Amino acid sequence: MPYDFNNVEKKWQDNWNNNKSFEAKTDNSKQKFFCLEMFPYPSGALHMGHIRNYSIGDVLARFHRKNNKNVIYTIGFDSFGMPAENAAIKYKTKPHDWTLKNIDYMTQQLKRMGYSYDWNREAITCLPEYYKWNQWFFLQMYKKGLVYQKEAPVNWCDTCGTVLATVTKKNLKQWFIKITDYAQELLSDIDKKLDPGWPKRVRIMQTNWIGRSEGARLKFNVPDLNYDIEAFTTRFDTIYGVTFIALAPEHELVKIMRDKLNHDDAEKLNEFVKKVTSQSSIERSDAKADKLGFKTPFYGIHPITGKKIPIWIANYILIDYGTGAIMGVPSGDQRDFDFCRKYNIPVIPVIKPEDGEIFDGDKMTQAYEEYGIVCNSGEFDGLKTEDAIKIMIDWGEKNGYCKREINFKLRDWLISRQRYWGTPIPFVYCDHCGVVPVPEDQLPVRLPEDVEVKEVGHSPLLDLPDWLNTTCPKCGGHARREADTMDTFFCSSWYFDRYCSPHDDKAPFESNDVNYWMPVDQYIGGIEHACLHLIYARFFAKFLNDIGLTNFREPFTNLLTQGMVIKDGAKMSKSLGNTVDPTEIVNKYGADTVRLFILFAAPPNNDLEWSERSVEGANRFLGRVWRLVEDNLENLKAHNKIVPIDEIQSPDAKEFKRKIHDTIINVTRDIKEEKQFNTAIARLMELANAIYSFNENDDTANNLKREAVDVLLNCLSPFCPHITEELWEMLGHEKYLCDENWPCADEKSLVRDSVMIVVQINGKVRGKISCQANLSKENLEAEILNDPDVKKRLDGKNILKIISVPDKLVNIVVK
RNA sequence: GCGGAGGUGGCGAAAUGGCAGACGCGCUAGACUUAGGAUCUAGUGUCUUACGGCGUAGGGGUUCAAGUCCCCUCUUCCGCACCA
Repeated sequence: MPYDFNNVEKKWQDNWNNNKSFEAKTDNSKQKFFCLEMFPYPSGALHMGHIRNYSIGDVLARFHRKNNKNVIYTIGFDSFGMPAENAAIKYKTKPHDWTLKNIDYMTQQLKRMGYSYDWNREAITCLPEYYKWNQWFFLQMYKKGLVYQKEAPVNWCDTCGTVLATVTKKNLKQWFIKITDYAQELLSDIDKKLDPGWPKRVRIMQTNWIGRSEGARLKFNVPDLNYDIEAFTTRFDTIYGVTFIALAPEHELVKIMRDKLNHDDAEKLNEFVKKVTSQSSIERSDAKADKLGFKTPFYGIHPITGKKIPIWIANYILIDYGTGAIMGVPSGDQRDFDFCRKYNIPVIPVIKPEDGEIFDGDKMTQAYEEYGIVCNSGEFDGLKTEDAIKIMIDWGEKNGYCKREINFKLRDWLISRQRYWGTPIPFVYCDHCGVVPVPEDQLPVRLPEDVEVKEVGHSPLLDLPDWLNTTCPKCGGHARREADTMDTFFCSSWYFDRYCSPHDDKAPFESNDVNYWMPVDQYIGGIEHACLHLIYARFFAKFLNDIGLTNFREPFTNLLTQGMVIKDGAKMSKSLGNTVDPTEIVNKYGADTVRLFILFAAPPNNDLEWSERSVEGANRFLGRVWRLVEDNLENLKAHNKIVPIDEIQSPDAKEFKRKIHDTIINVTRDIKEEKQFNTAIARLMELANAIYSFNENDDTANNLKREAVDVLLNCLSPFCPHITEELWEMLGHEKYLCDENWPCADEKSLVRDSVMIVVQINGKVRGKISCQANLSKENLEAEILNDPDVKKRLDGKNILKIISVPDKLVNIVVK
């Protein structure tokens, strides 16, 4: 009978389910393994990227279960977010209904793949049981002083009055979390705790994202305005080279200056600021873009020389880095240099190359940004840059000119979304008391589900007076709910903790459970989350530890970032129209085939080129495995004795036995250490080939074949769990294969008594000679030199040197 | 520009400094077949009739031995990119 994957796969999915094969239970006496995949957004259907991600995870979960680990492995849905609102408009439905329908469908798809999830632990973030705890965490952060409100720009569409990725910017009061309080630890732990469990690439991306730089903060007094401009610099050693001060157009001093100007000048300034701030962030942050400046009539006093330094406003100064103002040193900074040449601002060289002359400020064609020797800087002349930075800041601090400071690129976490489909932020605005947190016993602040999302306009929450109007928890007077909802990264920052105690209704989770299961032993997902999600989740872990809920500060010990699924040279995506629907392929070939293909075609880190031809190849292999058992079933069933290696006479049979155990070693290493599933599968194909071509037929041989088939099925089962269970059962095993221990290699069977020695002459392969194994170097050399072929080749030549690697190779150097 | 990862047959890919191309796809030939897009067998880097030579982006180096280590160049992909 050919392999009927439809019935077989369904049968085993039911069996596992009825048997509760994959249920995880907290048990402190067992070693745990937390296998986690980035949970999907319920966009409608699974795509191949999901299939790849989850097939990798399932192999690891099943493998570790077989190796006596207490495995927790489950899934959920990251189910808040904008697409649900867009879909609600498009399909005239409600985000809630659309989302739950998609979750239903995708759940069916996941089950059809045979992933060994503990479905009891599923977490769905858009349900109040889950998002209640988002609100609770937010309040805990508020209590710790980590939550604040601040005006911040959003992209505002004037015509439709909604937040969109176009048109103008508008300032709104928004909620932030002070993730920057954790910047240093987030950075330090990258080296301390994530190396080597995380890919170097991700560690570097996070390091850059956090962007630490050391320097000093200094002040320029502006006498006319009675104001101190603060600036941050990493090159305090170039302080004598300052020829201008530049402010970001958004700097608060700009408004102060404008108010001091006459009408015409104020207009000009306004015009400039308007022009520059209306540039898109892409335009403004392009290093090649034109630098635009506006010279104000004001000046600041150089803290050391006392000189008057003109103040400019410039588009290349960013308000949200450092202080939003810089000391301009054109001789040492290319950006400042470009700016000065454009606006004829003088250039004073303050660093010269170690073996060069002092530059001529008027003739320099570019800034000198390298380290060198300090010049034109009074008493500091002659210092090397590396020393000067330290010495000059020390001196500056002592004399009150500057203060050491460390700056990060990492920004605080903007939580507010002017959107409906998200976790309501648990605050109210009271007419008397101001901004008031919702008391914890009143959580969750429920998101109304029965709402219509309209194409134009603001969040539908603003149209629900019953929801919006409430009473102040403090004074009982009238209050209005915060209508902003939370960034969905909030949901995804702790869902894995929830997996550990999914049904807790008294707390987000039980510390006992979380402390047992966490941290995650293996996290698997796409590289696109390298910075945001993975940094937010790390921050959350540190915060939860700070408030005493957990005993760990990093959530993910090991991270695997799988490559994209490619078709026709481009990432599979709806917009490119090059997607392949997993359901179609599963219907055609079965889940085991799809899993096998996707794991075999490339190592997990590489991009994977979709090829239906190769899918057929995977399917063909499973057919071979099926027939291997079915065509020999009676014979295999009748021979289930393990024959020890020393009872085997025939060399071929010995070699076959060795192959079986060699396979166990290699497959185990490939899965466990290398996570190279493609090579693990290749080994299993080799074993299958070896079984087919082993054509001895006595009792020993038949017992060996049975041993080989058992190993093959067991080792293949994490990849292709259904077909292997079925064949396992056909062979008469009573226990489910998923509960069976991973096979253990027999050391004695691995030993060879003869080995092929590669013979090289002057480094070129000139032959292979079979020798007894474990010969000493001397004996090996003697053996090889005695070989007639070798003798012939060496005839008349002078042997200069012999290199021998026991059991492997002999290289004879001759002249 | 800075940083990172790559470049191996027709293709996806293998190779603790020790036989380059395991395994698979494709292709060629054959077998079995009414049939073959099933299955099985054999072959498949390249030049050469052969012996053998040449081959891991290119060039140099270290070594008895280099895809692997070192230096330079080219190239592809990814991340960051006015971060003071």
